[in-house]
Amino acid sequence: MRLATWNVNSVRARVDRVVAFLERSQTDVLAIQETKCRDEQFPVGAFEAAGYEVAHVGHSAWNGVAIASRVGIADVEAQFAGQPGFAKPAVPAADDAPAEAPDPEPAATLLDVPPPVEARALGATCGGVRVWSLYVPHGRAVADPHYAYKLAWLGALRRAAADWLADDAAAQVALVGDWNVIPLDTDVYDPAAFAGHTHVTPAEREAFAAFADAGYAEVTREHLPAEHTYTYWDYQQLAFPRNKGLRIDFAYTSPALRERVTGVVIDRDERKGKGASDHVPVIVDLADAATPAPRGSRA
DNA sequence: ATGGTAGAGTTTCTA
Repeated sequence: MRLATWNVNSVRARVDRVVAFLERSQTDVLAIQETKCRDEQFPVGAFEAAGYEVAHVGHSAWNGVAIASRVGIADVEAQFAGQPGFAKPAVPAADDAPAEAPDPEPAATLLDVPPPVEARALGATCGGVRVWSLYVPHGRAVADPHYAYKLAWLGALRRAAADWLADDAAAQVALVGDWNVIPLDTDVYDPAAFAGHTHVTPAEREAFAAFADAGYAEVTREHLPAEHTYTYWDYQQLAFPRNKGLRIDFAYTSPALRERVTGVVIDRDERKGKGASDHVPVIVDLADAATPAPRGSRA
């Protein structure tokens, strides 16, 4: 089975390119990020015409994650257990009197309404694999509330992922997508350019590495360990021709699924030409699920 | 020359 992940940066702007990729690469299951559309806007017809079923969650022109599969799609979940929402911080009026003590009992409505969960995670079982299409929050800036949200989001995902393994140590789970973390200095064209920015802080790198502590293996680096192997190039300043990229798209797998990985391909050619996404597909090839060997058949 | 790209709810936001 061929499993891939791709931040497409608008599925409507790139539907022809995405379907062409599916057919050319013979991908069975594609996790898609940044669809940038609501559910009713998703161009599902083009996928169905190519033989793929689609599950999607999208609330607006931002975020949006999907899974397209030609090996079945079942038990769809539009968020993981404990997935945090993002609450816009209250903006005090410019003439707020600082002398006044804060209200010890804020309006009940503010406490009763949980922050909205964004369309950043979609789970579905495809061909026997529990696939999660993930679009980790960007963080924007270290001092921005979105940065704390990013760390909380990664922590919550790790706890959920650990629970899945605790429930079933043999589970076939793939956590794939745009992680918005640069795990190593060799995953960025120039570490100095990111000093003081998000994606490279110790807290983000620890939050990313914690998935390994939870029992998952990041298989794209296992199979493609070369330094400066990028999956994203900014649209600006000729970043792609100058190969000023980032490695931020990854695939963590459970132990049972890791055993099935036979290879990984980063489809760098998809960054070329007019109408490319700023990310390229990351492809994980899986051997057929092992069948129990007859007793005593092998050492 | 303080920009530069792309997509979307385009009189501005997000990345």
